[in-house]
Amino acid sequence: MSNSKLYKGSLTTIILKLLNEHDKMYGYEITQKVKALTKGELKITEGALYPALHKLEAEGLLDVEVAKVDNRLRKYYKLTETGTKETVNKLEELADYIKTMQALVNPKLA
Amino acid sequence: MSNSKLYKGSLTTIILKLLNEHDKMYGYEITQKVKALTKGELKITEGALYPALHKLEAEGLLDVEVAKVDNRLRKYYKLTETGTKETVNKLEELADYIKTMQALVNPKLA
DNA sequence: TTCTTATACATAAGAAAATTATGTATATAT
DNA sequence: ATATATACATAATTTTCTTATGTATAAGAA
Repeated sequence: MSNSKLYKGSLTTIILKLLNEHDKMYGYEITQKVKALTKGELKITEGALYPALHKLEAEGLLDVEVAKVDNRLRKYYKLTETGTKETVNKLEELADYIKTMQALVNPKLA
Repeated sequence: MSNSKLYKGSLTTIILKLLNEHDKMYGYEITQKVKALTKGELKITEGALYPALHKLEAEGLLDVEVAKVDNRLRKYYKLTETGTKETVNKLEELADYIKTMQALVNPKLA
């Protein structure tokens, strides 16, 4: 996410959520999807994305499946069972964080 | 913020916003205020807070005033003019970020 | 046909911003 | 006396990015 605005710690949540909706995705696809969904506001950099995917895989939250399309490599990632559970947690954490920040930043509405 | 849930990058926004509301505050007071406002959800650690305050001061966003109360030192911080302007920016960024995350995580409502 | 852009992966160096672990010192409550 | 609260601070480490590279294929433009 080169474009500013990305608070550190949210990339993992974004990846998990997208995989929760799309069954399987490959890295480049994720970068394009995020760009499209945020109308270009958020650009995930490869330097952030690929290490994040590898880490999630190492932690057992994602499974990988390699495919060759048009003579080019693709690595499709999908959630494991553990990954699906963790997605729920991460989304709850994000919702809590947003609530908390609103309580701090806009206390009258809290 | 030891308690999880704090997304890196938001501490500065929290500090600026509190100082925008309370005119002047000292470090320990900020930690207690955040704890109270978030009902214990968010705990700002000293190791994060004090360096952040020093940085904001070095950048010219905060002014310091030392006081002695009950024979104990306090450093009161307040926003400079630049700091007040930057507070507006940071709050906008936060609002944008929340919108962006909701577009990603809850695309049907976006 | 050459050059750029898009697709698709990856890693290394460096920066930013925390956490965790200490350290000093005074005041208050048990 | 001892623990907890108040009040500051910094150092070492970790996490998570950005920026800069690197490899390789495909497609489109000049």
